[in-house]
Order: sequence, then C-alpha cells, then structure tokens
Amino acid sequence: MIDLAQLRREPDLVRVALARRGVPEEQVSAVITLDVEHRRLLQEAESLRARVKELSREVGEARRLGQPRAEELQDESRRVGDEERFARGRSDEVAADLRARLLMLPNLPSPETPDGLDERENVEVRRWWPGMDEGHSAPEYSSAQRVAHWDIASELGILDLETGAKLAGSMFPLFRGDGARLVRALTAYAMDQHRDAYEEIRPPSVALTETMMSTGHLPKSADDMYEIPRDDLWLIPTAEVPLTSLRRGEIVEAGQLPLRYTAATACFRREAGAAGRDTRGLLRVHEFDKVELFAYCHPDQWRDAFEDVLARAEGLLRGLGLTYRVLDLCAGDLGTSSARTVDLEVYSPGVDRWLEVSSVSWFRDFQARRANVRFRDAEGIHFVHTVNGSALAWARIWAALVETGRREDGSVLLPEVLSGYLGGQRVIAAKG
RNA sequence: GGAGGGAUGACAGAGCGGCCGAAUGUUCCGGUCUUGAAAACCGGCGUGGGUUUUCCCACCGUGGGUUCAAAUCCCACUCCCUCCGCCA
Repeated sequence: MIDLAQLRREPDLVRVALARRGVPEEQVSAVITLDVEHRRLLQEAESLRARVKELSREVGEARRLGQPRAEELQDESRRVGDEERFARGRSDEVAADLRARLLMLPNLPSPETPDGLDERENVEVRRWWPGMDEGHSAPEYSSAQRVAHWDIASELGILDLETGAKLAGSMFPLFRGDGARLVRALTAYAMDQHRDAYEEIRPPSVALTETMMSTGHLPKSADDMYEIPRDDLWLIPTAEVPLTSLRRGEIVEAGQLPLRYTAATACFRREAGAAGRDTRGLLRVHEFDKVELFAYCHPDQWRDAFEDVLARAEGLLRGLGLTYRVLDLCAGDLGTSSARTVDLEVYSPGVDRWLEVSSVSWFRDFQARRANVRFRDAEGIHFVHTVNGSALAWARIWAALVETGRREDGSVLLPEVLSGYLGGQRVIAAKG
C-alpha cells in the first residue's frame, strides 16, 4: 500500500501521480478525510484509556491504604471505561474503513513510467531477433513456420488440449511425450542460469489470504484467482506471492541486501476478465509453469536488481533463439502494486502474434509495507524495495518454440541450449 | 486423527491480577583502560502509532471474555516439540 504519511505530507503529489493511472481524485480525498477523522477519534479513545489506567493505579493505591475512596474511584473508572470502549469502537470502525480504502489504492507510478491510459500506449523500447547482433535483418518466416502450435501439437502428439479439458476443463493444458519433456527442460535450463545469484526455493503452491494481501493480489484481484475457502487458501497466480512473503515481518541487516530468490512453480489464473479471448491453444491458459526471479533490495539497489532480472529474462530468450520485443508499460497499464513494469513479448510466427512471456516490475516499498519487510542501517529502520520478474513463463514460450522451430518435413528443431536437458535430443520428430 | 508439553524482546530465559514494556544473562553499539586486541569496568540497546519534544497509547502466538486494572485468570483457534495411529 502507499505510505499514509506521504499522503498527509504531499496529498497533491499523490493525487497527480494516481491520476496518471486513472484513479479518480475522490478516491484519494476519501482516504485523507478518513485519516483525519480516525486520528481525532484515536486521540479521544487514547486519552480516555490513559485516564482509566491512571484511576486503576489510584484504586490499587487506595485499597492498599484501606481508604474508602477506592469504591468511588472504581465507579469512576468503570464509567470512563465505558466511554473509552465506545470511543474505541468508533475509532476502530473508521480505521477499518480507512484501511480498506487504502488497500484499494494502487502504487504511484515511477516518474519514468510513460504516460498513457491503456496497453495501446505502451512504449516499445527495443526488439531483438536471432542474428541481429551479427547485422542480419529480421527473420523471414517460411510457410512451415506459419502453422499454429495447436495444429503442430496434435500432428506431433505433444500437447493434448482435449484430454486436459476432460480432466480439469478448458484452458488447462496437458503436455505429453516430448512436449512434456520440453517443459521440464525449459525449467531446468532457466534454473541453472540463475543459480549463480538466486537461491532456489520450492514454495507451496497455495497461499493464505494474508500472503495474497502482501503482494497486492488481494483484495483487488480476487476474481482472477482460484480460491479454497474451506481452508482460507488460494492457488498462487505466480511465485511472486510466496517469495514476497518469505521474509514477511522481518527486519534484515542492510548488509544482507539484496536477497535474491528464484522459484519454479505452477501458476493458476482464472482469467475471469478475459473470458472468451485468446482461448485457442496456449495463448491463454488457467495453469502454466513459470520460473520467477525475485529480490528484496535496498532503495539504492532497485535499478540494478531490476536490470539484472530483465537481463536474465532476455538472456534466456536469446539463448532460445526467439524474436522478442521489450515494452515499457504506460501508467494506465501497470499492475496494482507496480511503479514500473517492462514486459517481454516473443513473436510466434504460427499465430503471427506477440505473446507476453515475462513481466519485470519494481514495486518501490508498496509490497514491503504490506508484507512488513524492513532493513536496518545506521540511520534506522526502513522498508525494503521489491523487484521481480518472470524468467520465464513456459506455456507461450513452448508455443513460440514449436512454431519457430517447425521445418518443411513437419519436425520441430529445438534450441541447442536445451539439448543438454533433453539428453542430446535436438528434434521433435514428425510422425511417419 | 488421539494424548501430553510449549509459545515473552536479536538469542537464552524470569515474571504473587496493581508503577511490567517487561528481571537477568548473552549478543550488539559507545566509552574508560591498553602499543593494539582480549578481559574488566561504565553507559546504551524492541516495534508501531498519536502528539511533538513534556508526554500519551498499543503490542508478551492470534482472536474473544472476566476485572476498576490482564504478560499474569477463563474460552476458542493457530503454530512448534514429544509419543501413538495412518500414509505418498
């Protein structure tokens, strides 16, 4: 959540920043009004409380000395106590309202985040394709590569969407044979690339409501997630959720920062807002495997952490030989918790589309404040910054690889970097 | 799932219902001493909020309750440990 102290200090700055992402001015003002009211009620309740404590001390004193005024004091304390409970109740009500509204406010966009209200105004910052570094122009794709992955997949028997749907409903993909093996190889490839600097974590695939709150996925995006109400659990939509809560409530020494973690997990998304869109193949699915990179860092380190995650995600794409572009998301297209986000999209020739396969974000202290993760240095205690990004999300990568690698004979050539993870195999053979 | 034990500050570990936000030890920080270090000695050392420099409030696993007054009593829950059962 945003910093209430900052909102008090610089209300106009907050108003202007949030207006960039389309938050109505009234939403901000409502929070300010509630905050003023809350502080007034809190002071009232606390001074009554102080009076009760004072009287109670006097009661003890009087009784020790056997003074008859103890009874009177006791009665008065009871009266003040009733008043206090009433005042406290009103204060708590306002506080709950305040908190609820504060949690609904998104993060302030970074000054360098481009203006714009939706994805049409995202800014393409660069593009890469195999051979570009050697001066070659963008690749021409053959007709063999202009076949959608769902067609290739059924031809080769490596993806079985019908059976996935039979088991779990539509948009739950089922990979098989070399297709399943490919997913496993991709995860192993990525994890090995990151192990020099990121501690590998294998977290639970479910999270408590409190854990979902910390990243900002709740309360706002409840409809986009799978819920297990009986146990107050949610299926994680990304490993960002458990990783952000790894150090929840802790104070770490500044010298330990940055703390970097990586995790490969399944990610579950209801995609409620996108029902009916991109439903074919792997363009949009309810479950996919993803490798996530995450860092808790010092406010001075966020840019390095951000650049590192981005460089690693791009490095994987280059290793895989996929054409991709980098988009700087505009203020209006930012996720709730993010101050700055860069998306990576791969070009997939069979469907002729750019597919989002990574999102690298800097959250400033927005998530750290919710998760209460702080660091201590000579000056005192402060919230850490969080940075994370996918490196990478495999379902769409899988589609792009299969489409890009398809040859005239119908077989699929896989990138060399994966051969070590595929027992030397380079090709998914066409069915004879 | 059953039986028992436990949860207090960075750690260890006290705490008759009434100056307990909390003893003590360790760690850590500053100082004295020392050529330097260690030891010894002296001092300091939780977090958040409100007010603002005088203070006030909250927090002793979580949530309720009893009481003039709760770390301390009662209830529920969570987690951890030991034992039994079950099991990938």
